Amino acid sequence: MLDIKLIRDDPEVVRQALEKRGDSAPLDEILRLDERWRQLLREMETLRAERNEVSKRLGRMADKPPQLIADMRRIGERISSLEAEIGQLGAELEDHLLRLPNIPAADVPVGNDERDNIEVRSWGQPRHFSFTPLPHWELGERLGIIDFQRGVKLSGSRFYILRGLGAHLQRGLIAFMLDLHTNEHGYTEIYPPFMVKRECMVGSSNLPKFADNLYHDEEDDLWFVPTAEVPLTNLHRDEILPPGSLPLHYVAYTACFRREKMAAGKDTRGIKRGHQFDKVELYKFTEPEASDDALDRMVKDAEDVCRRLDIPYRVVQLCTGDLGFASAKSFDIEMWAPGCGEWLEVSSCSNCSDFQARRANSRYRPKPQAGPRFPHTLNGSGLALPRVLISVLENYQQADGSVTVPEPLRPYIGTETIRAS
RNA sequence: GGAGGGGUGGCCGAGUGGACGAUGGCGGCGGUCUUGAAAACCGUUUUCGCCUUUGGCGAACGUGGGUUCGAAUCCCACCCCCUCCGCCA
Repeated sequence: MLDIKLIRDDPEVVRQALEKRGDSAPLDEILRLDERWRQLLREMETLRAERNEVSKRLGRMADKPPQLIADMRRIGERISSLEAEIGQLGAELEDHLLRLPNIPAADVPVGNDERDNIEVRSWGQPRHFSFTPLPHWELGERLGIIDFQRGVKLSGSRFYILRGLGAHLQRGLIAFMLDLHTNEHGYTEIYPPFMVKRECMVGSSNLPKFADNLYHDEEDDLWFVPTAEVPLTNLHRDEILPPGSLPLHYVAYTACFRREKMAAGKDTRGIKRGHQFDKVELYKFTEPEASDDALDRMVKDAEDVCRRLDIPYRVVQLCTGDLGFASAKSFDIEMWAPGCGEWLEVSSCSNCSDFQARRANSRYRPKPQAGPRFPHTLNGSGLALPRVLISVLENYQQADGSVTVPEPLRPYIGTETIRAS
């Protein structure tokens, strides 16, 4: 959420930010609502002050003048009706504010869509194959480790089943990444709920605007997390972190649930885009001044996974038009998948500045006695599982149809080779 | 899910209609004393919003409604925690 004071004082900044994103919002309507809201608030508070003053006097009087009480009753009625109107305006205003995206950082390249993103670096050489590398859906079926048909039988399209060493490989990858980030990169592991309350979704900014991509339990109003970013953003909601708390570095494994109802038929082949997938997520709370460096560090932590697995990748900076709703600045990491011939997005690392912290009302105290401030929050995949699984299978496939297990995963899998069973 | 008890400031804990943003204690911060520290003593210590901003006013005692000139205090609903019972990985 943006600071209403910024919109009041400098609406032009917000207007330009929206334009750079290729987005729009009813800023004039917001300003009008805000003006009216404040006007009524002033009126109501004046009346309340009067009532408080008179009530105090009445309390001290032995004989309470009926005329005064009658006057106060009328003021009370006026206050009630103002309260109702202010509440209504406030709710409208808040709804608008919650639908306003974050302002892109000054150094984000301006552009319309993913075609304007900028590759900032790449690592590794695509492997040369003496045969035609297979896409993972063929590899997976031949090896008996991915079962598409039964996945669909159980849950419908965009669901699959991992079997035997396929399931084991995914589990090993999760453990490998968690160990790497906790032992070597200084993150604290969190195991959060996979279902959260509505206000958590508002805090992370999935609600109110993106409800149609979420699974929702009607009976208890619980929402299935589309990413661990949601519970992690809300870990310190309504808290004021004491001096010296920052930075906080968290890593969490969760399953992720997304409706993906747009683009039915797109990316349906294989396991690239499902309704349920696993992900290891990195998350940071930092002081505002430190968030830029923290983002670079986070991208490197995610890259480290690719390097250790020895899979070629590239890092892409998102242009203003391709930035996520909450993000001020983002980098994607894409792994090369030679079987399907694609760069697969395995991570998206974002600096959300104080956007989510304000929504979740997470604050910190810079020094003892100092007033509270909003920290910056950052999130990034470290990494998203099904796509890393794809890359491992496709990059490590052999001429005989087997797949070699990458060196660092062997302790987790207990075997060097995956063969058809 | 059933029965009973309870939710007050960073923590403990008073307060059952009016001077209570809230006694007291602990913790924190500042000071006096001391070579230094401890003890003792003194002071200070929530957050948000609005405004004509060295200041003024409003709001918040789990949450939301209600009664009242006036609610931490009375009424209603809901949520959460504790104890016992039931169920269960």
